Amino acid sequence: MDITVSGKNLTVSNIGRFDLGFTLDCGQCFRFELKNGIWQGVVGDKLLKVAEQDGKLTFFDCTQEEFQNRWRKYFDLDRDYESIIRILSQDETLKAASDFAGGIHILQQDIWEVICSFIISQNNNIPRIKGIIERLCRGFGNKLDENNYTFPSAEVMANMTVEDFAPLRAGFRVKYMMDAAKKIANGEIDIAALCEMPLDEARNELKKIYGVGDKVANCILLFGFSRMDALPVDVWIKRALTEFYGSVNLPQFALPYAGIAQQYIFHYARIYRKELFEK
DNA sequence: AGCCAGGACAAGT
DNA sequence: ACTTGTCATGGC
Repeated sequence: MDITVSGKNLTVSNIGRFDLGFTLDCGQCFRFELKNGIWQGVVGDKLLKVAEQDGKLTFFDCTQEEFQNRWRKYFDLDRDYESIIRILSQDETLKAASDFAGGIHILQQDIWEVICSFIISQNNNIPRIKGIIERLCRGFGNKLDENNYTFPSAEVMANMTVEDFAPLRAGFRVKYMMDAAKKIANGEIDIAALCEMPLDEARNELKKIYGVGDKVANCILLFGFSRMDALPVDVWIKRALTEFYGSVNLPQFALPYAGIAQQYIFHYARIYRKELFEK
């Protein structure tokens, strides 16, 4: 990884297999948008502006220190995806999927934001998920500038009333968010402790939140806790796996990286096997 | 104009 | 253990 600073911007090259657009637009995060070739979104308490060109990443308005402390981790740039792809490419399906979507990295997002976002995601579509999250942040997050607000903390959300939630238009998910905020804020579910638990145990803890089932729990584990062996199974993946493997199971060799394999297959199938998703 | 969305839950077999 | 209706709301 090579880093060069020019003016207020910072450029990173030699980062191995990485695709910024795929990574930010693959359904694992909901707060980025592409404007004039620049991806822009709030991460933590910062507005991030980043672009990719010729295999290099340019971070706008970014110091060396900020890149090292935040974005290097956020984009998971220190994980050896080449090796993972090598392991996954042991069969035809996963090789094709990896060839196409192997540039996707699993972001290291804020865990509370992931919990709340994937609760909102259930039985919902991406544009509306983004709208609800946008209204949540604008209404209850901290203002960075006219158009950008932080994601409200679990503590803040634990003090919100049903009337506070009403303008978000989140429907039946409100009671789920309220329970999640309460259990995280009061420590009933201890995020630090979950990091140390075996996968099944951590999943069962997360499912104590009203409205969190297997699929959402696995999304939280994969996208929030960087548990690459967590496998979120939705209707699309179910169809794709059944088509490719005859059942809703990945081959043995892929299990340690089931979550990554799932992301690759999802995007591969969505583009190249569209007929699987048409009824 | 409906249909259905990267689900979860509860109540029925 | 599987199947089904229900839940709010609004993109498309």
